[in-house]
Amino acid sequence: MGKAVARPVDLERHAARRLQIIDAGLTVFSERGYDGATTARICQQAGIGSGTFFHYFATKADLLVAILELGTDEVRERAAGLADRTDPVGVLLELVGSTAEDAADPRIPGFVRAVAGVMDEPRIAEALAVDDAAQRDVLRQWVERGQSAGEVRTDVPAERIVSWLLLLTGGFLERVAVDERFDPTVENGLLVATARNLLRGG
Amino acid sequence: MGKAVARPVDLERHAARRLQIIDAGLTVFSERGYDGATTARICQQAGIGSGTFFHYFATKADLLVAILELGTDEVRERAAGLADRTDPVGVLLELVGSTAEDAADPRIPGFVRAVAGVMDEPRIAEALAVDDAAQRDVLRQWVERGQSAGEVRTDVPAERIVSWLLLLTGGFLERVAVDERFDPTVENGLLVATARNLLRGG
DNA sequence: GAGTTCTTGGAGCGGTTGCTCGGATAATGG
DNA sequence: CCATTATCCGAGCAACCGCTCCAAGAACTC
Repeated sequence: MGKAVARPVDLERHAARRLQIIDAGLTVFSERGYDGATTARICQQAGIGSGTFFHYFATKADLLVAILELGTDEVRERAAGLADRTDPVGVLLELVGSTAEDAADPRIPGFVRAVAGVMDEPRIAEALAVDDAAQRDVLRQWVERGQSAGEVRTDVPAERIVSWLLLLTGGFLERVAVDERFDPTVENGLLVATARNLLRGG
Repeated sequence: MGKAVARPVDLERHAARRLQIIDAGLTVFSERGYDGATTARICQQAGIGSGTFFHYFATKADLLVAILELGTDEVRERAAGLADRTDPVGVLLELVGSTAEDAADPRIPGFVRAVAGVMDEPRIAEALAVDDAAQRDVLRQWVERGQSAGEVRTDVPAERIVSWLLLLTGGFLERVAVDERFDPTVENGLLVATARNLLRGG
């Protein structure tokens, strides 16, 4: 039945090439937008031929989905690392502040801006929705703990507070992408302060 | 020299058709994104042939620029209507609040999201920059007056406060576009309250 | 009505793009 | 060393899209 496998798949090699292409995709998407990022240019950036590209990703949309999923994984890992903390507000401010750190890599804000307007594939919309849900899950958990501990306002339901935290981080990333003089490392302080005011209320 | 004009241009008719196409463009751009909005579909939405489209706009990019310029005009008109007010903070909060009202038309947040990632034409980038500058001009003027009157914090320069007001409105529009449960009319209050906290400082 | 210009539609062209395909090469097992 | 399969490339294909072009009709002046 099973034929002899003359050359098995080297999983490490495979994953490395994948990451190489993902990195190139992140770069080109962020500076040209989704449609502006032609597969030819992505291949050029990655230093590969188009045949190789489609050997690793069946579709250009698949590459984008893979990038988004990588980001979602990162969110979950970050959440796991904070699991045993006992200061809800501190955790929330740390999570919010980490957005500002992400924005230090200029590709990140550019990428989210470029990807925001992609409506082509429903699979992309779903990946975006999953990422949003992952962030919401993490934040809601800590907001609710904060409310139980009396550290976070209770006149606004947790879900809405979560939306507002995402509003702040989303607006922050947009500003970094659009306005060159908006320095994320400088504005980090105001971001955390605004979030603290939001959580406290009044 | 001048030949007899057998049929003069009906400016009213021309402007009306223009607006009709602009309206269709706004709709299709907002639901499909810039590249996803094919000229064929815009024509279909407007109920015209492609020949007619390019009779009014030399280029698809020109249509987008026209829409953006219309928005910029609106910003300036709104600013002119508030010129003789004497309460800077009240004016600023009203300007911020008007964003929430704009978001009531679901095409507006969809449009800004769709257009955010367009890097093709430098003319589009310029139109976006002009719009941003127009908003900044209006806001900065009132922020500075508020600072002089002691109603607005002075520990952060006016330019940065303006950036943060735009961060709030930008994030607000993004949330409306992304999250169906984020109701702009409900969240209007928190938007104004957050802006007030930001202006007051502490 | 004649003459002229404005207006409109849609077939189709040129260029671009995502993706396919077949062959060449490299790597591994026997 | 041979067989086999993964890996890689890039020429080229099919589809699509922005835009052109031209002909037909409408609207206006004289």
